[in-house]
Amino acid sequence: MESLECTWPASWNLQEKMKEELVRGHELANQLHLVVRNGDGETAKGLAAKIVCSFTNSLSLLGGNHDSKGKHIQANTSSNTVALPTLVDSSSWVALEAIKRTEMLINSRSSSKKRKTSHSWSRDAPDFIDDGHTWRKYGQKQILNASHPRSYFRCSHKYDQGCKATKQVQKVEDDPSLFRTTYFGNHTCKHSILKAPESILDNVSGGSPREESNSKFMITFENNNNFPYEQEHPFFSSYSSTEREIIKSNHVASSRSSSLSCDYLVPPDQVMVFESSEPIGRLPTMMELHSEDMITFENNNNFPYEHEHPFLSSYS
DNA sequence: TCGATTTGACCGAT
DNA sequence: ATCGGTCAAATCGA
Repeated sequence: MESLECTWPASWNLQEKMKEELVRGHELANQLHLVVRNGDGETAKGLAAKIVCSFTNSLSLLGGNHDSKGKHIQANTSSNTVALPTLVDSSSWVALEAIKRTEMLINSRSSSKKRKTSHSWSRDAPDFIDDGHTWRKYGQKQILNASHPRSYFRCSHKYDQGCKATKQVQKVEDDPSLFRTTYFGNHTCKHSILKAPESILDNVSGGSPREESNSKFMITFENNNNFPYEQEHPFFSSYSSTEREIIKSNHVASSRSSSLSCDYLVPPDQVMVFESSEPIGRLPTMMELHSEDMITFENNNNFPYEHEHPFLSSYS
């Protein structure tokens, strides 16, 4: 059993530690991407463990569970599996999900029962956020073994601009107070890319208690993989006008970076998981989330991303 | 009147 | 054959 340790200099503050962790995770994810493409499963597993460690540490820092003296969280590896980090807290299940999905990535050539073929990402949230795009609901279905129906949305600019972004929203089985939004595809519609969600302005001008007490910091992921990214991330998709009416100003999301870098505006108390087999340049350009939100980015060549979100008129 | 939502039908993937 | 995703007609509401 190999033990991976992630440590920071004792003099580092929270921001520095988190930035280091996220940058390291970015680097490792890029390495993993290349390794997986070359079919080196064992190396990929080791990298996956390090990535999990890095992101788990980040989550710990975000969740305020970090050790202020710069202690570490361990991630263990075994010969055949990517072991769980030893961190046991509210975000540990997030790490679990990360591991499962990383393993899916490693075994990406194994059969996937799911039909979804495009990359996706998901998010759980207790209420709605304005992601800067407009959506049109086009269907709702009762899903087998699910207590709550799933709603289907497409970008409002599907026909006028050929935007293929879609999302699905469903109440979380274990916690019906949460909505899981899964985004599929990237937005190619033009105006929505630069559209600043109203809630940003609300938040900036209003100054919620959260923001007053916690200074935000930004992390920039430069794309160093020479992959061109022509499309924005699906995170910045928006709700329909109907949805906007119930959007709470607790959430902020906006986009402002170039196509080759991503900026993240991250309040210290939020919980996020980033997973991607592709370069981090595909991640959302900048975002700020509610502390109860969880975002999971999954890319995949053959498996889905899920993402969660709130709002269905039928759920109100 | 027109755009958005609802909902049953249809169709493709598994 | 079943399930999940999309279509499209009917309906709603501003």
